[in-house]
Amino acid sequence: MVANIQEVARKAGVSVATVSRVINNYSGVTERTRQKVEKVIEELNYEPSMLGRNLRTLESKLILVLIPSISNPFYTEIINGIEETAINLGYNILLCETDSNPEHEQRYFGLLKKRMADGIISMDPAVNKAKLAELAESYPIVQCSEYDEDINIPYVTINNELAAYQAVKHLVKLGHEKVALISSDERYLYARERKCGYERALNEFGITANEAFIYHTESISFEYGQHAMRKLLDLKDRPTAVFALSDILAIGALKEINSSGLLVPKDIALIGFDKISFSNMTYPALTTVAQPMFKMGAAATNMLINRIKGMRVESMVMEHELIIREST
Amino acid sequence: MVANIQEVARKAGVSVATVSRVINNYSGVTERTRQKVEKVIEELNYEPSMLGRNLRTLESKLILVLIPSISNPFYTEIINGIEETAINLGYNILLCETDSNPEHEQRYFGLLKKRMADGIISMDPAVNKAKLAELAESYPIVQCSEYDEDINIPYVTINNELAAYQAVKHLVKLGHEKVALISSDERYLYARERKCGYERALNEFGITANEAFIYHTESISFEYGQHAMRKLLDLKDRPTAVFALSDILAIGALKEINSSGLLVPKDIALIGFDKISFSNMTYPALTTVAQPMFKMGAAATNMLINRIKGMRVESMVMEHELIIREST
DNA sequence: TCATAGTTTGTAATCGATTACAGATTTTGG
DNA sequence: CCAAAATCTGTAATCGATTACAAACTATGA
Repeated sequence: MVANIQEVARKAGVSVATVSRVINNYSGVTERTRQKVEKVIEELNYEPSMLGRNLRTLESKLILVLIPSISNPFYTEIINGIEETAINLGYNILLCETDSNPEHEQRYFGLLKKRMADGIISMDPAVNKAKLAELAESYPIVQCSEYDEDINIPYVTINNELAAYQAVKHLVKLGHEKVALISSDERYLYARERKCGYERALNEFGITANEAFIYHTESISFEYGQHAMRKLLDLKDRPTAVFALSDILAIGALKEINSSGLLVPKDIALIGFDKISFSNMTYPALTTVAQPMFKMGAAATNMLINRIKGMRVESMVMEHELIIREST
Repeated sequence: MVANIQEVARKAGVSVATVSRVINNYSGVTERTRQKVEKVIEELNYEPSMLGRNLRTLESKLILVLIPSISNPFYTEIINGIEETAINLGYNILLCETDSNPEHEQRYFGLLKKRMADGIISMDPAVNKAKLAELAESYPIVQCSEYDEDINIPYVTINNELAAYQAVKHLVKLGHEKVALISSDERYLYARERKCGYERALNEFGITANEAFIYHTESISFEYGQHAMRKLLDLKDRPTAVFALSDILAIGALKEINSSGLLVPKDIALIGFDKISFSNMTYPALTTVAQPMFKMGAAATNMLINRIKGMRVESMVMEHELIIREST
């Protein structure tokens, strides 16, 4: 049914080696031969099989992208950057949702060992760092967004502490002294770093951080943002501004504020983090910290593919930006 | 570095055939031999290479998922369903964003011809139907959500006409007579079908559809929803209810309504379509038509894999549900 | 014209698995 | 105890490409 390289060679009256040379645009093939071969390729509708090529070259031209959940828009923006870059470099991406489940993670690590993929871009904060480090000794891996400096795997990230500092400073400069923090699990580095920035901004202006204003959610989903805000609103002395660790948490908080009849930013100012596309769709639109998600994805991909080719690569910290909109 | 089947065979003192039998859990291997082989596999940390296996079996165990954009949450929910099912059946998914760009599409079709993937789940409404039909003669393909009955490719979808009919009927029963429709490009089947349902509901209650109340957007993004709503609000005789063809358009409309100081549902009632997760996060939460996205993805995947295995499959129409929330 | 250098092409091994078939071994039953 | 049947294992071809090396061919210059 589908032609292979042998048939092309036979029909063109040349050897498979020559056909291969034509396919791969190698030099050292006369124009006459090249055209003869190309004509047959056209006639037979021949497309070289990746299966054969991949076995021979021992690569799969696939990269694994490990994310906790595809439903989180933060990751989808990064994936856009990854995909574009990967395609330009001749790779495709294999989508891997871990659900932060070690078994799923293990399964995807297996794909790498089974040569189904050439490398991993890890974006799962809940990844098993020890296993990842071990794997990184034999396979190309880079970390994107969430990372661990202790394990020797290159990463691309932003300066979370500084970004949080600037966000909270923005609130304080607007006159807010009672600034709450909706944080997530401090097991994650970004949560710890952003909290540091939050505290630094308050300290700098002589405001003592109020423990009651710091709320740790179990999960980073919308409902937990709502719930956290409910608790903060229930305080006798409630905050006048809220810095949420992610836009989704902020959107949950916003809904809760609206539901209780209060207005943003009049009664309570609100800042999110990430600049996911939905942060612009709420009413009022969220002030947020923009992460260069597309660029981060692109950079991580370039790094990974360079590693696959055997080069050394350097970790990088990218620029963020405070986007002031309607919620502050 | 990494062991292959030959090494395992040599070290275990058996032939590669036997090792292969053990790997694949074939019967007809004595317990003694099996254990001997498994011990060596363990020792060498051997993992069978998919590259070798795939070439031999002429399959890639990969399926292409064609979507216009990964940023659209409607697709991400479907992808969840696809991924879970695919994994359970031993497949992985290759993410393909077409951006509704024929060149990108063509590139992904190429992956199929080059045996990089075993089949396609097409979800892009803008796909080139003729090319898809041609491809479907030689390769397994199923359509999910958006489909074309004229081309002979199995699909999974919902009854769009009925769903729209029920949504609009719900508005009319609440007393609305001036119901607007924010539709998208009628080149897409779902847009035509949903418009039919809209008209049928109005007709049934003796309401003549007002042409001025039907707005066609160029794109289905948030901004176009805003823009459409602006136009509707600018009408001298403005609608009291709006049925938007998708949640994203509805969320755009909602923001525009809120921005102009009107209240939902008091001044204007609003219904979306899809039940994406964000439809619940707005204030007020959107009434919408739930598509069983996870199930649709799962069904499409089962169908595709059955086709890959050479079976015949039947198209299916799944159940939808009107979810009444705060916006009506 | 012919040796030599430079091009172009072909031969055959190779990547790592699966599998038809044959051969070896064990079991069964008379 | 031995032939036949059943079970287990091995040999070697195969999937479809790439590529080192050898061979054939062409061009060059004396």
